[in-house]
Amino acid sequence: MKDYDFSQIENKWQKAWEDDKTFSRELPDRRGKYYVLEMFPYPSGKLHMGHVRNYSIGDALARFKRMNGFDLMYPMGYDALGLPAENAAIKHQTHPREWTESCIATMMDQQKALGLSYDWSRFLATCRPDYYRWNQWFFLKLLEKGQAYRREAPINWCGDCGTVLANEQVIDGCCWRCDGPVVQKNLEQWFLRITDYAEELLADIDTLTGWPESVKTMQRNWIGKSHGAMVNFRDRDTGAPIPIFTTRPDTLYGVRFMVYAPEHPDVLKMAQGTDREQEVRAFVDKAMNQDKYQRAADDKEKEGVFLGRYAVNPLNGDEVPIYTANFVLMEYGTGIIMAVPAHDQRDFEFAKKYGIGIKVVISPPGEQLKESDMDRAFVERGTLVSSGPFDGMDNEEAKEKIALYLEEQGIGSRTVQYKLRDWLISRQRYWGTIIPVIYCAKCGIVPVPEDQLPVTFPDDVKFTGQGNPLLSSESFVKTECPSCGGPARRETDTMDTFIDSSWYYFRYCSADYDKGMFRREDIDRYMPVDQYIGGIEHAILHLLYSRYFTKALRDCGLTSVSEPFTNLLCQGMVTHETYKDATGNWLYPAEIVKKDGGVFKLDDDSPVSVGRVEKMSKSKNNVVDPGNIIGEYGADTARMFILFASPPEKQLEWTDAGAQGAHRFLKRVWNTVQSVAEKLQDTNPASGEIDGGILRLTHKTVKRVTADIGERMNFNTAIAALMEWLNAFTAYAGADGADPATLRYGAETFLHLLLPFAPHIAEELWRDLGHDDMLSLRPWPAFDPALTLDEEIEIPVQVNGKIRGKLTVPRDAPQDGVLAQALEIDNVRAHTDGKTIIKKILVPNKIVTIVVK
RNA sequence: GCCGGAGUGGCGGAAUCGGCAGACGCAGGGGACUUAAAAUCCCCCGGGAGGCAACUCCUGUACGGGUUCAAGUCCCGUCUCCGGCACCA
Repeated sequence: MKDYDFSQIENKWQKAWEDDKTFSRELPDRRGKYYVLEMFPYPSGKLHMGHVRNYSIGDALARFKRMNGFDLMYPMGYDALGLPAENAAIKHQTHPREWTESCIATMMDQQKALGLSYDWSRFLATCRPDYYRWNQWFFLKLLEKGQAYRREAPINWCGDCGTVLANEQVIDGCCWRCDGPVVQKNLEQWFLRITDYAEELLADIDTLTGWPESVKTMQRNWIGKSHGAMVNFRDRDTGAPIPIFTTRPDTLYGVRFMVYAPEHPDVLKMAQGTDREQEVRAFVDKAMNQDKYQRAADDKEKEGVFLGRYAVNPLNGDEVPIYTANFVLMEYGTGIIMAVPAHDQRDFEFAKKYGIGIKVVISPPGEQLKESDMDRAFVERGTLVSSGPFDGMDNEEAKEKIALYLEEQGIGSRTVQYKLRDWLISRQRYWGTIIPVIYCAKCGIVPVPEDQLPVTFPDDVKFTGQGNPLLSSESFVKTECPSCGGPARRETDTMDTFIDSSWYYFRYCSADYDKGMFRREDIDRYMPVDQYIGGIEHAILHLLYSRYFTKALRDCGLTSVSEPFTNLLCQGMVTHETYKDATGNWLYPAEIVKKDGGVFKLDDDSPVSVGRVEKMSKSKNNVVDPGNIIGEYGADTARMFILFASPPEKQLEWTDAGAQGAHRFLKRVWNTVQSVAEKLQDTNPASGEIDGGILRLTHKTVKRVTADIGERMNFNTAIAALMEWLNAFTAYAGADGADPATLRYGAETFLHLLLPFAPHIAEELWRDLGHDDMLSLRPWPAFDPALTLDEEIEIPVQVNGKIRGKLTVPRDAPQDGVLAQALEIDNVRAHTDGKTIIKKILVPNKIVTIVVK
């Protein structure tokens, strides 16, 4: 018998699929489309286990759908613009393009070594002009529609690097790269008006029935809709309007002070000329220089200063002092709040600290709350007091009533606020899509004419790590105004790379098209994505931006799709035990050995301490390299283990023993099918009736595997079913008198079911059974429901809820007979004799229950 | 604090609609083959009690209650863990 030479087999079939164009061919007789998509990777040059898990899940589903006759879309590409390439350029003095392209090449090789059935003819890389050209084109469309705009906004600025930083790139108020101070700065930046879509993005979450609850909740929280009222307070002395947003109009009679965000442009103006001016200026300066993250820290003490001015409450004429304080955010609402210390914990703390009075306007029903007794704000439901005409009203009702009254009086209006901000897309970086506009002293902001797209990367730039490299290219920056022909300057900001990933799944549908972003008919054919698979870390960013882009594309008349991803699967992390040697150094799994119930270092046998199971990460060295695993066990084993060990959305702990278990299974498959192939050589063609036991087991297995992949995406139970089948079949095949027709039927059906998980070995064994077509393109086996049911059924018999015996009866046997038989069982008798039977229950083909007293 | 998810053998997990808890695999134990080892194959494997034994009984799905002939599954309450958000007025 041949050995299971996985390495030779896997190379052979990967090449065969490529030569045959097995997965990029148009297939006949399809029954509808299915689009499987994995989140495209950033080409770092090295595949990790998280990728392998992602692709193993997607490929198993894709192969299943292909065999089930679907017009399958299953593409792969690269999210190839971004900072790492630029940092590599600075470090190694290479061009980001070279670094990225070489990473793409190695990454693709590693993906091909996994035997994934992508249609590589749809390949895309976002760093290539044929892709980012359409980013630019669409940006201009958005600009035309007012969806893209430029405004001044506060951002994180690192003076040493001369660039903006994302919030997550600011660590303890310092730049993550140069450790220099980061300051808040107002800069002109490009934004996309995603807030225009806040309501639709929120409402449509309800239509995403195929998404995990957790992701939908995170998106809802992020959009952060709240109902409330705008109320117009006034400055007592100048009469200037002081608009505020509140969700608690029911507490309006309890307002004791007002607070402005320190960044609010009116703060300094208001303090001007009062005796507070110096104090206010000092406070604002301090607040402005503080890192936003620090200022919002949990344990941060509330601090503020009185502006020396007063506001008038439009509802009851109360005059209250105006403060500025660190806990009020400029970005939310109007940047000004009304403060009700009796009924808001933050306001309560602030009032206590600065000796401001408290006024109760809501009391628990039937009680009178006293200010002097309060040690915290009262925020529960209650009844209004000291609120003029609204006294005695339930506070929930008063929210609506008071808001209506404000509208009647023209001093406020009911309104809705969102936490969602417009999307800041400007980046002072090189390796991103260049924003296609030109600045002309005479004409202002002028879009680059469509026929001049794409605006490509200039190559005469220096990567110094200081500032935006694009600024160093004079040939790029200096240009002519497309409108008046005069001297002009190109935009040097590039787009956030999340733009690239917000529409790539549309592009796959028309990857070769050069007249537009995509062809309408291709989108109509394949969109939306039926199953999207990726990590939970994109729950907000990528998935929200993509939903926004999809709606924006629709509103530009380019598609009729409203939601991009029908079903979303968020795979769990890949984890591994951690190891430390005696001196506390992290060890790689490859550096240790487990023996005699202990764990030791491979090179010197010194003891190793085993730490927690944690997400695979370079910092703890607990990483297993997919390349090594494929070398040692093969891609089929790696895929098999990953899918078997855990359901896809749960955490997966990589264990070497588990991988060996998966490998053992494949070897058993190999040995069993090879022995069948040998037997069939002598006795072919097989004829005659198929063994009833194997026939029923096989139909049952087809049914289970079909549902486990197609309906539940529980690959682990599908594989368990295959293992059970193999255990039974191996026993049958090894016994005397195994029938050739049964052997052929069983082995051939099984290989179809195995293929989505372990495609190489399945193809090879299919060949060895004497076939010369591609198993990958064969139809999925059907099952006969009648044959998935056993003829005889074992039924447990309970007395008072405890099992006292079992009964083997034909399926659908008459109920009376079954009950009579059940009562005859010795052990059942032992528990019923001398007692009164008060109830007999028979669930057909399931269980018999007798209740006695 | 708020929101979401989860707690089942030594371990990963299964039980899909309220109907035999622990499928399948890993680890462990025993046996076969072998000069020996590896590989492979077979058997056992939640806890406790009784029996020579086939077997029988009790107990068990985080904890406390409840509904039901029957609960891992449904309801009420509690605890723990994981993830997200968090001064959003």
